[in-house]
Amino acid sequence: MGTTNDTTRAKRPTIEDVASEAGVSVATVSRAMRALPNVAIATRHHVVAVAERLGYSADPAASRLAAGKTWTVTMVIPNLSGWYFSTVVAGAETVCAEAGYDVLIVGVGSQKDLSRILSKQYHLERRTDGLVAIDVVVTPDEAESITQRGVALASIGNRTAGHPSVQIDNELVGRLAADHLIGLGHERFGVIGEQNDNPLSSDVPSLRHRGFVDELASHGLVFDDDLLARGNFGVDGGQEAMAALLNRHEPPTAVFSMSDEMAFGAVMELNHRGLVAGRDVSIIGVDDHEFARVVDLTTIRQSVASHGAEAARLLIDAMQQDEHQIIAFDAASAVSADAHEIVASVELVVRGSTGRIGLV
Amino acid sequence: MGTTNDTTRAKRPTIEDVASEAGVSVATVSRAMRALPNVAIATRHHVVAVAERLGYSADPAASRLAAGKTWTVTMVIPNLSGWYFSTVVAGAETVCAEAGYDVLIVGVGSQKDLSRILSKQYHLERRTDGLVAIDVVVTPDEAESITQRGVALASIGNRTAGHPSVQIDNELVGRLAADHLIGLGHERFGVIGEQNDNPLSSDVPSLRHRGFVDELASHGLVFDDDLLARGNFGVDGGQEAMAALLNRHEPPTAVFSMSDEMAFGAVMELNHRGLVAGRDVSIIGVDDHEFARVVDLTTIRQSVASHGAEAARLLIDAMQQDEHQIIAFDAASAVSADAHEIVASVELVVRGSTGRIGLV
DNA sequence: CAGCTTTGTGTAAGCGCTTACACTCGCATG
DNA sequence: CATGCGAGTGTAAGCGCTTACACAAAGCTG
Repeated sequence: MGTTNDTTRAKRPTIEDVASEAGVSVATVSRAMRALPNVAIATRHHVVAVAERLGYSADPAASRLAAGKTWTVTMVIPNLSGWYFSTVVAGAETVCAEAGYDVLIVGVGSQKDLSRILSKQYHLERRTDGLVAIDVVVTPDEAESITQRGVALASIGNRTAGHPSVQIDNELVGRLAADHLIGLGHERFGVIGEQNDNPLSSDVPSLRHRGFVDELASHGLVFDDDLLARGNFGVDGGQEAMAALLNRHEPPTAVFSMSDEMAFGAVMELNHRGLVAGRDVSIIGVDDHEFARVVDLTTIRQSVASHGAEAARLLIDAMQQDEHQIIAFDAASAVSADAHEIVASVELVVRGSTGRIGLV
Repeated sequence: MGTTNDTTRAKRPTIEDVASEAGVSVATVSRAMRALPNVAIATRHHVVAVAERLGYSADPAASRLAAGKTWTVTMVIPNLSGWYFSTVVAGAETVCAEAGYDVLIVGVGSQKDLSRILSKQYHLERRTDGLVAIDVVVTPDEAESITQRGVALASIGNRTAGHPSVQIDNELVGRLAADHLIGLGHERFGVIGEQNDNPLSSDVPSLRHRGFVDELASHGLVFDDDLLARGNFGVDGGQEAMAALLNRHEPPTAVFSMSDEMAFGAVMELNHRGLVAGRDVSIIGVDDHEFARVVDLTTIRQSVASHGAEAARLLIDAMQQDEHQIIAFDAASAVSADAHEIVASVELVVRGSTGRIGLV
């Protein structure tokens, strides 16, 4: 029995409620709510007003099913708790939310995770309209499969051919670092880089390294390969790498750390040994991490949050273009060819962790 | 007029394809795929095998519409780029993903954002099965509205009456800090706390403060209210607050900073003035932030990532209970009364930023 | 062995939207 | 003034699932 049930969940108004209340058909409501053309302005105003009064808005699940568009963007993230990633995501989330997209996050700890996400089983195209891949390598095959399924893609930190991306000039980063240290009179350099055993990682480390070495070369200096130390990304890795460098016969007087986080570890190691960064050994990082100031770390700044925001913007543009494309059948011009690839600027920030050699 | 269109997106198999291929009805496929009872084991195996072969899985939009369950968890976050928040989210995301839930994030910079999310217009209940509120105050009214709409809620860092939550004993935090500093012989204390102008923020700061003061009192010591300095959360705020404290007639010899991030700023300020933390002034923070080690900061540790994971777990349990509840109509016992409220442990981590008074 | 459960399966009615197509005007066209 | 056309609206067929209900077959009961 129980025709009357107190604990019944409040019934939300449906499009039909609005239609009958407004005295129009559901089709008109649907059109009016989305501001489609071919609805008289007066009608639209009226429908919207009624909808507002009733507290109506379209059920996302229903419109997704009917229209195929999910109004969702998915961020693919190797390590959400890292400063870099969370900052990027924060930047992107704001833009997406403003544009009316929900933001889904999915952590990919390994290549396996990534392929699971991209697999057909996951129904990617039914879940999301676009993907933001943050510091993840998407193979051409994967990219092709993504496109094929009608999902847009934008990358941050890596480029994916034919898709929009935001990245920095990593060779330039290396060159800037080298230049700064050379200018301070250093001649014996160490490099702290990320271990290459991360299958998700790209060639960013090698690009930075190359830029660094090239710049040395152009100043007639040689990089001693023995002074390349690798560690896991993060403070620990940096610390260990620095320890390794300091244990060499002839330790470097200046060290280029490929990330601020690793540089922090390097500075720690210095301190543990009673050495002072900027006096005994110069250290330069990359990122301008939120805490670089705290540690007084010289670094190459990139504005991570805006990378996220820009990538989101590019992605949203791409998704809108996809929609138009369906209509504009004559837009034969290679659409993906004009994929925007933004190379964001970087900037040297000099602080106390680098200093002129022989200051002591 | 192409009957054959090469660029047609690959057609995904539907439940009907699987049904006919497997020689059963769609209902059976639906049941088999979800491992519902009342399906012969042999049938289930067969259907699953066929589905796998065809690369089929249920379209999320369609099942959401039909079943009402979204398999989505939404994380409500004031500031995603902060270490605390991103760490919590990372912990929760893992658990949610394992349980088969998509994770949506929504940033709430203000109370207004929050109410927009919770408003009926947003169709919360059609978007998500559960909410994880991270360091956000959810009013009883809001909580009621959430429940009413069939959405589960779990809080982190604050409790919401009648809903599961994970938090720490903030008074205990204050007492531990006081205890440690008292043990080192200090008698003149400063406190660095968060500004109270954040409408989203809770009474966490005042609890920590109270615990601190109480502990002093129980040792016969009085807290001088003049030595409470507030700043915005973060490094800057901590730095400014520390500056304010040091500019007093009689600066404190020991400072309790309510977060590590603020403590970092405090340490910076000390360094700028040529002072050394742990020698000239002792500083203790809260969190055991990833970089507390780098700065050699004494702190009260909380394991933030596991807070996220536990909250996710509680939320998922609650959501499953909700489902059963629909069936078990006789489960009249107050369900929300047994809402788990986890009080997670904290732990003093002694490092170099605190030291015995008069060491100099 | 009639009668009643159980167990396993199928049929079909939604879920709440979007959109192709049909239709009705009012108005410019020849 | 017949004709055509575009603007505005309505009708109804899906979108791809879930699930109430019906039903057949098989296993119990006394």
